[in-house]
Amino acid sequence: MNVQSSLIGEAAVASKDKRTTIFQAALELIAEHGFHGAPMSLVAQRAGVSAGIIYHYFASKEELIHELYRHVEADFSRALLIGSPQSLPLAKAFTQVWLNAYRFYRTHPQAARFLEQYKHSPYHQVTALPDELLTNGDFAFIAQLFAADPADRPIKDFPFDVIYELTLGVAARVAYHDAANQQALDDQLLEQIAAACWQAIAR
Amino acid sequence: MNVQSSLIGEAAVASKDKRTTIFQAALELIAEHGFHGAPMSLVAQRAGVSAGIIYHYFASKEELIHELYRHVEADFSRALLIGSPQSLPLAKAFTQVWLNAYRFYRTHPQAARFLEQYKHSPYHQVTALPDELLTNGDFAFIAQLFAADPADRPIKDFPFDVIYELTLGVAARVAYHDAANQQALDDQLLEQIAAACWQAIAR
Amino acid sequence: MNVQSSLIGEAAVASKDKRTTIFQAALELIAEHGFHGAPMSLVAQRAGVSAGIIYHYFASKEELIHELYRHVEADFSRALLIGSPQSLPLAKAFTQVWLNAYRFYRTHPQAARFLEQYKHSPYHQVTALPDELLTNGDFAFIAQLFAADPADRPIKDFPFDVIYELTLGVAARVAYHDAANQQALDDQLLEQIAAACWQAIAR
Amino acid sequence: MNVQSSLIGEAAVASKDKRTTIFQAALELIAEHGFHGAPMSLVAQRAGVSAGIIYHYFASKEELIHELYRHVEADFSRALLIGSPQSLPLAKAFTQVWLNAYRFYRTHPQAARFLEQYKHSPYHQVTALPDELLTNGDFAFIAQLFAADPADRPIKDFPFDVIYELTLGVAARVAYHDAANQQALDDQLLEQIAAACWQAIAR
DNA sequence: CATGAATGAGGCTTCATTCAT
DNA sequence: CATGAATGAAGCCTCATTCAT
Repeated sequence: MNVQSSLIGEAAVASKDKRTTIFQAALELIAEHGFHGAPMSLVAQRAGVSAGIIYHYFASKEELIHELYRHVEADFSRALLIGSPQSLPLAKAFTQVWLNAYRFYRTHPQAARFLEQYKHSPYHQVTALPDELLTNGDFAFIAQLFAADPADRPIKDFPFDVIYELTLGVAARVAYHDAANQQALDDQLLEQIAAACWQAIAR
Repeated sequence: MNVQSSLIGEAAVASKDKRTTIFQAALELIAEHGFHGAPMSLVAQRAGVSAGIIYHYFASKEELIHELYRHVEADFSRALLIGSPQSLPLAKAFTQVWLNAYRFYRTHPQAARFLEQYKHSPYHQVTALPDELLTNGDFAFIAQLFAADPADRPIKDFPFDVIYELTLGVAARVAYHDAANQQALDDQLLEQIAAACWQAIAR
Repeated sequence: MNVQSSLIGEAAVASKDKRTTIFQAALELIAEHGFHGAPMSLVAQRAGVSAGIIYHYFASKEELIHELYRHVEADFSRALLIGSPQSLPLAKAFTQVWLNAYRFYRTHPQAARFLEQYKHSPYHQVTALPDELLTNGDFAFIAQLFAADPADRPIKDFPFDVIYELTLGVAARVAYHDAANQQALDDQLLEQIAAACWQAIAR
Repeated sequence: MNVQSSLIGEAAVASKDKRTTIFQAALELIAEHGFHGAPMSLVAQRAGVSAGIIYHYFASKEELIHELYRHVEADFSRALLIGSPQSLPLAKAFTQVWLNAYRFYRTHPQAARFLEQYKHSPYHQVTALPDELLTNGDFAFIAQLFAADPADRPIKDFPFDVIYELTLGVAARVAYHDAANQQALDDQLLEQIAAACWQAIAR
């Protein structure tokens, strides 16, 4: 799995793709000061480019934000696959993915803040992206949980949203709080929480 | 329990407290269009007052938003006590509170959208209010769950944040999605989800 | 000479004339923060009255300022007559009036600041009051200096404005600076400066 | 001596530095209508620029005013050196500088009104610039008057402020009045007044 | 591709003044 | 006389976006 192209957690290098540099600057500013506190001029300044050039890469501020969201979401999705859960037995795969989710949010607090901010803002209404976890081929091992006849699933017959909130949603939110409070839970506790989530959805 | 004084879900009556009218207008606009899409002039217009008078009641837009948050949070806290869970056995109390949380978010989508937006915005960093559930006397029946020696608790020894996200957090988020998708889960399913949450935290 | 009605240098007493209380509040605020920094609401607050009542006494803020000017100017004029210079020989009278001017400005810095601010502001253009020193009967001893045939005057044949600036103007301005710098010149030096002014205009 | 770069008294030329154009517009409006009567929108309009661009050159209205003051003060200082008083004998130099001061104020009434308005406003308190006449190298011929042992000075041992008010202060104020009254004193009278000032300070 | 000065609509806030109580 | 809530025009400033260079 390739994470080279990810902007997150890597210092913005001048020689790098200018789009990426702009993404990074926008991410930082929005995460820290909100959409309102991230004027295009500041984004440009922090990215080390002129204000005008941003409009060469993005049609508008709104577009920049939407694309940044897709970019960060893709990073997140990719991070979920760390450790190749596709090839693990179900229970282990679950724990692996859950920990991946937690760790991504915990070690990328700016991405986490941005994602949550975006999802709860009016920006989100507009686009309504299809759910990555159910459409991306890499997540077939997850999608098939829901494809089977409800009676045969290893998990409860809850709507997808509910399953999500009981599992990765919890991982993300706990990590979000931990990042905000600058604390980190130890691995043992994390695995216990992951197990609790599994208990919640396991049939 | 008296919820008469709550602004949420009640039509703004002209004769009512002007502060409340302004709160209502701000809530609607922010829920629907975000902080940025709720200029003070529009808030005033929708509240049926002049722009200037808002500053008689609130020092600034920021202050208005902070106070609105406290106001809505108080509504939420009050709603959690519907059905007097304080006087129920633990398991029943849990379900009652969980359903209260779900229903508040589900039937007050504007409050829900506002709360989530606020909590994930830079506004939230500033104030860091003490947690209502652990400080308000009405919630003593919850707080005592955490006061006991971890080994004696009926719930797992997880940090408060984790317990919260596994329970009321899930209720709120599921309701949030349901409201967004204009769908409602039936009571039987809701109780199953509440039970799943209880499974997750029960020792 | 009666200085009882002067607002300057006396604490604003509640029982006193409300007009005077308002004058005092306006004087303080304008002296310290300028016209722009003295909103009517603040004037009212400092005077301990309601904002509305000011309009019972003054038609507008502009009117209040103009009347305050006349009020303070009258105080200044009255102060010039301390020590009854009318009944002194010319040279002594000159020194006395000069010192009176200096002392008024030096001991009433708020009045001084207000007067200078007013005189150099656009407010001043509007009214163009007749010069107190040439029309008020008490200053006949000064006016007659200019009434005589130029050749017979004890002072040079300069326009009134020039004479004023060479004498009381200097006193006022030096006092203004001294007040700003929180310094005071000793009496001996003051008399030397007064003498220098006299030298400048004496024939 | 070069006064080409001075903005005062020259028509604002479109091609000129935009800062200068803005200065000119602000000077006119403030001189005529006061700080309060010179809204940024009007300044922009008169300067023929958009309102926003002013903030590209000046951080705020306050900053614009402070910088305008420094600008006009510099013009004034430069004007004092017309006729190279540095190279004249003391008495002649005095008259020359005195006349320069008078003429600057008399022929630049807007600059004069602005300077006096600024000096007597709360704006002035903030900055307290060092005195140009004592620090600028071009005025060494003046500064040295005060450097010598008081007993050896050709002028009386008065504080600098006092000397200033007895001389250039008088020139400025007389010119200020003359401009307001739209009158001009003839050269002979001006020299007599300058001489009177010299008499006042000469030992 | 790149710059950054320039635009101008629009946002937040203030404040002189009015008026119902 | 007195209050102070209410109005709304107007002021300062920001910022997404454009465009000449």
